[in-house]
Amino acid sequence: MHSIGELSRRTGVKVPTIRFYEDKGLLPKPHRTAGNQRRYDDGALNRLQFIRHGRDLGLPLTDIEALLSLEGAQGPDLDRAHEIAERQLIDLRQRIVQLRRLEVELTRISADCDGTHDHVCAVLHAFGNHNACLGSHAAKS
Amino acid sequence: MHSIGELSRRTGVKVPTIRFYEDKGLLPKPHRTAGNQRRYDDGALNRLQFIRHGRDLGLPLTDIEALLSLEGAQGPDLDRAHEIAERQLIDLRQRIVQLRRLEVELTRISADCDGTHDHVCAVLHAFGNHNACLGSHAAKS
DNA sequence: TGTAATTCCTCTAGTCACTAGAGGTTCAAG
DNA sequence: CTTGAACCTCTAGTGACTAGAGGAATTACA
Repeated sequence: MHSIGELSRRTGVKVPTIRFYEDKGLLPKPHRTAGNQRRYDDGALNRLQFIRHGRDLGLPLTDIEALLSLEGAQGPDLDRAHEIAERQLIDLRQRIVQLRRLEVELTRISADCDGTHDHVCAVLHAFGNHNACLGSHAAKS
Repeated sequence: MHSIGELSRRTGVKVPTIRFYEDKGLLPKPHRTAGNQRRYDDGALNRLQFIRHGRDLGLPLTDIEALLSLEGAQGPDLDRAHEIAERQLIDLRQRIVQLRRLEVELTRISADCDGTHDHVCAVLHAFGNHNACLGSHAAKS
């Protein structure tokens, strides 16, 4: 049986966050001591590790909840787990592409103004002038 | 003079978001018609474009506000603008590295389970087992 | 000029995933 | 048995919006 602090130390999830997950129903309500403190078994530890891992991978809590509900699932239900993982992967790749475009632009903006300060600063100018973008990010939902 | 809807169409910033920016002090309070509707001049349009651009680049509103306050700045004040751009660039690069690591792992997780469904699904398994991570993301603040 | 559709107004509350703080109780070590 | 760390509940705040209610103004067209 572990205290909430021990769970926190073992998983890297902060104490208030563990309570938050309990509130949200992602973690089952644990046993309590006579003095009303939470005591967790190893099952809870695993479950929390699962949540942590999913969060690290960028999954929203709703997806994690869905995956959690598939524990021990067989056959077609497993497809849902795949679907979540695949969807997440697609998202991730898009985010990377997007960020790399922005990196190019930020680099340009920053470099344009190194050295002399005589002219209007490129940073301020570039931010104001959307047309000057190299990678066009003008059309975004 | 432009209505709020026109501003929205021209910048791609949603109408409620424009009002939100006004509330936050990022956009000055515009003139109003006799019927209390907002009317913007081209200055506001430019300013909103600046904000939009900054947001697209991932800047938080506080940074954008700082940049906005540097409009027309000279000499050393410009360094602050650079500093913001550079800091943002560093952040951005870290995020990209992080995401690429996760991409590797998600790809692995997803691929491990394609085909047969006889075994315990790799997605569920992998999420539960942090130790199996290739790119270690165990230590995160 | 009338009317109908569209756009606009303010306001409150909700989203996501936490985080911070107040004010108080329980536990473990010495 | 005392002290200090860890725990408890609860409320409110964060960032950057988004949604919806309920109503007023504007615009287009007949």
